[in-house]
Amino acid sequence: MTDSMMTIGQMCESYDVTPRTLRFYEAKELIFPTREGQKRLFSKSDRARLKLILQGKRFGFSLEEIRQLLNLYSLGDQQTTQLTKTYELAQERLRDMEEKREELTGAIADLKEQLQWGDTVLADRGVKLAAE
Amino acid sequence: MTDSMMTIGQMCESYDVTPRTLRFYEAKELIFPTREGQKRLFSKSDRARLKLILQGKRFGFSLEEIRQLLNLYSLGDQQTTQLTKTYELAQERLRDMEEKREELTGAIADLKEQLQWGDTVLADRGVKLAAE
DNA sequence: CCTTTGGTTGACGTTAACGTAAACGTTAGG
DNA sequence: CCTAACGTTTACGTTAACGTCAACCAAAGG
Repeated sequence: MTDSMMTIGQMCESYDVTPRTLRFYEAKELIFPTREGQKRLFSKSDRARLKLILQGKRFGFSLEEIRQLLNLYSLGDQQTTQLTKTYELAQERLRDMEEKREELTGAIADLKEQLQWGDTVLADRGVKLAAE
Repeated sequence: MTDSMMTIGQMCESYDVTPRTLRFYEAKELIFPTREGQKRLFSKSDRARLKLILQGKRFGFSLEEIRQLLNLYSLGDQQTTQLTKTYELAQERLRDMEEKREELTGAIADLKEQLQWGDTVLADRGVKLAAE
C-alpha cells in the first residue's frame, strides 16, 4: 500500500509548483523525496512539509527560516541539545508570528478605515460600487 | 515651522534603514522627498509612507504591491476612474490580509501544539527549560 | 585654509529563489 | 521501431531589493 507516494508531476499538479521548485527545495534540504531508480517519489511527509513551506512563504519567511522550523515537525530522533535549540528557535518564531498577527490586525483596521474614506469620496462623486 | 522635515540621516536613525534604501525607494516612487539644494528632505507624509512600506514588507508584500497600496493613502486629487481602481485594488489586498490572518492564526495554533509536544519530550529527557 | 561630517550620483556586486534551455534516459502506445 | 510523455542533471539567466565603492560637492568648525 505504498500508494501514498507521488511523482513529481502529480506534486506540481496538486500544489501548483514547478518541477524546478521541487528539485530546488530538495537541494536546499527542505524535502527529502526518495528514489525509484532515477525518479523522485514524494511521501506524505514531503507533502506536509511542502504545505508548510508554501504557507511560510506567504508570511514572508525565507526558505532558510522555514527549513529550521520544519525540523520542529520531525524531531523524533535528534540529540537533546539539538532538540533544545530547535525548540527555542520555534518559540522565537512563534513570538514572531504572534507579533505579526497583531500588526496585521492593526493594518487591516487602518486599511478598512481608508476604504470607508474612499467610499464616501466615491459616493460624493456619484460613483456606484458593486455591492459586495 | 517646517521642522517636520527630516534629513536622510535622521530618517535612517529613526527607522533603522540605510540611505541606500531610502534613495532606492525614491527611485521606485514609493516616497517623494523634496530637495533643499541637492539634499533630500523627508516630510511627515514620507515618513508615514515609509512606515507602511516597512510594515508591508514584514507581511511579505513586494515593493510593487506596496506602491499601489500606498496610493490609497494619498488619493486626494486623482481622477475618479483611477481612484476607483485603486479602491478596488485595496479591497483585494484587504481580503488578502484577512486571509493571511486566518492562516496565521492556524499556523500559530499548530506551532503551539508542536511546542507542547516538544515540552513533554524534553521533560521526559530530564531537560529543564528556562521559565518563560 | 584644511579637514570633518553629511550628503550626492553613478555603477557594479550580491543573495535568494527560482526560470530556462540543452542534452539525455525510460517506459508506453501505435 | 519510432516517438511522445515524463523524468533526469548541469549550467547559465533573471528579478527583486538592496550593498558597496568611487568620486564628488558643501557647509561648519578649528
